[in-house]
Amino acid sequence: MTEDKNLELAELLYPHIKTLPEDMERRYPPRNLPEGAKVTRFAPSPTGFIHLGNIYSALIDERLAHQSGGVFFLRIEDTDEKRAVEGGTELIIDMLGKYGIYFDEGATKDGDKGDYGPYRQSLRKEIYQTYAKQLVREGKAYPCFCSPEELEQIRSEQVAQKLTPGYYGKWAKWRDASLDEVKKMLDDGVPFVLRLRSQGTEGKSFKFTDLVKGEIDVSENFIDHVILKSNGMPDYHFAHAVDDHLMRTTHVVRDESWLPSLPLHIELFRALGFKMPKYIHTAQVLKIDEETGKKRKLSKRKDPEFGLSFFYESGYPPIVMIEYLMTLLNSNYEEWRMANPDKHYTEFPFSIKKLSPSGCLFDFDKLNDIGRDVISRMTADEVYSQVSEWAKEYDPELYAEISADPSYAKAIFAIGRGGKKPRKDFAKWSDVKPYLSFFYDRLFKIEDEIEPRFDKADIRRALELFLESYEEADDRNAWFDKIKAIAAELGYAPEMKLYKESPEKYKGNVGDVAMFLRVALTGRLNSPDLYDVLHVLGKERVAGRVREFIGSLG
RNA sequence: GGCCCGUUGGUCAAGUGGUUAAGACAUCGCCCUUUCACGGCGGUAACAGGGGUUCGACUCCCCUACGGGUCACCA
Repeated sequence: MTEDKNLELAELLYPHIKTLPEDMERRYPPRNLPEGAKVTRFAPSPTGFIHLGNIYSALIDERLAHQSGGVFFLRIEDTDEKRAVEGGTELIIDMLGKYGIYFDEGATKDGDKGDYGPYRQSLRKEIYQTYAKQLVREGKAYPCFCSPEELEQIRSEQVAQKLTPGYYGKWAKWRDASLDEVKKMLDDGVPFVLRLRSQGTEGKSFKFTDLVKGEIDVSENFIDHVILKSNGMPDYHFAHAVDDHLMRTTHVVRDESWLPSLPLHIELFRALGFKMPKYIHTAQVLKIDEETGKKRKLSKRKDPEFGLSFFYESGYPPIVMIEYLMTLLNSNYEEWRMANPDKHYTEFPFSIKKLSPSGCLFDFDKLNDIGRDVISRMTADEVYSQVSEWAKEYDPELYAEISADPSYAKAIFAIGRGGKKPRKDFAKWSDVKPYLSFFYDRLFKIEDEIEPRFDKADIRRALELFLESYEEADDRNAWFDKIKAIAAELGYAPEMKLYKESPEKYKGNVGDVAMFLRVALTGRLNSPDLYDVLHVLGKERVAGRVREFIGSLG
């Protein structure tokens, strides 16, 4: 009786669906993968925007799949046309590609790749409806014709009565509607959503094991959630169950804000007769909200500065972001990194067990430290090519200067690089310009002043003597001996030791003389090693700047 | 508010019943040094609170507090 009713209802609702679940099972058979291989996915909406939290979980997905010889695919969750952004999918693929995250299958810039597609949910309508129709046949789902106003009405009554809001029990007016009632609405062309006929009980709970949270308490779902929207498209929950089953996902990685809907997902998988994947609900990356002073999860709308593209534009090399995220993901990563400074992060034995169940605050200090460290290990050539790639897009002035004479630029980047204890001047590419601007005449300017306590005549004399004695061929020691000699001639201590013993005997020390020269050449009180600077600048430029500085002394 | 998750120094965090409670970043001091950066050495700094269980709790249980998340035809 009721079975007949359900069969008729299913035909009434989805007459155009001729396929059955078994057709889908045949079309998407279990994957032929070695034991232990994990299948994971990254499943964004095509908004074109990826923030730190997204790549945080994408990295986990990627590592789990590729470390186990499995499959990592990209699925586009575009069931809500309102969220879609023109070219959003391409933007996401490009951005992830910049960070070295690649997919084995899924949506690509020219169509889909792989045997389990389509990988864009908007193209999977028939698949969802096949399962939805089956659920109706089995009496596990039913149409609901309530208008948004009616639902709002129900909701406010529930709130007034301090009841759990939602479509369930006596509030679920279409749950037990007769076939005739449904037919009437259908004939009148009233739009409907499909709802799950929940079997759960409010207040009941059970244990569930999440791979990072461990054993957690889950309340039974008892709400007749929407599974197919009035446009016939599934919502997230239904699509998740159908897609991850058919695409044979073994591990679902998502942030913990999904935990509250886990009960629904569990009921959905049971109703559909699917085996549950393993779940990895990750803690969130948080920030301190400027207004409240409290921690909160990153928000796409409020925190554009945590968008991946923002970090990219700021010049953080993608690998630096990855390195930082790895330290957050697996706490033993830093130790491993110190022991294996030259290995690629993919060689690190990534472990689910090491994922922390608690949220973490994003730390720019730490990011910058990692940035300095990573960049300090690059060769001058690598630095040059990465800086120019970045500057080409985000700092045309810098790009123009360095690309005009690559070997000059590389000589600059070579200063203090390559040894056991390399300089760490840059955490990100936007730090480069302020550091090297003085090497370029167009960017050079006197930024710092020599303290007025020094006699201008001394400064002039020191620089004149330098000009007379400077030989580019001198080695480091010979060069500095000459600076010492100049110091002595002016009545400045030629050795720091002498000066410290009796500062009253001298007008200053050799360091001060070097400082005069430093300001003349770099315009600053601080700079990289002067001998190196001199040689990069070249004799001509050195002489020119020193003369000009002498002139400016008046 | 209901439900769920979390809580070791300023930050990220080791720890899995007996530790002087690691390490990294930040911070402070000293050293190296012609400036800066690097590097070296050292310091300050933590188990949210209260009950149990136990010979013994950071570790196990309960309660409280605090923090976070979530309650859509959005994902």
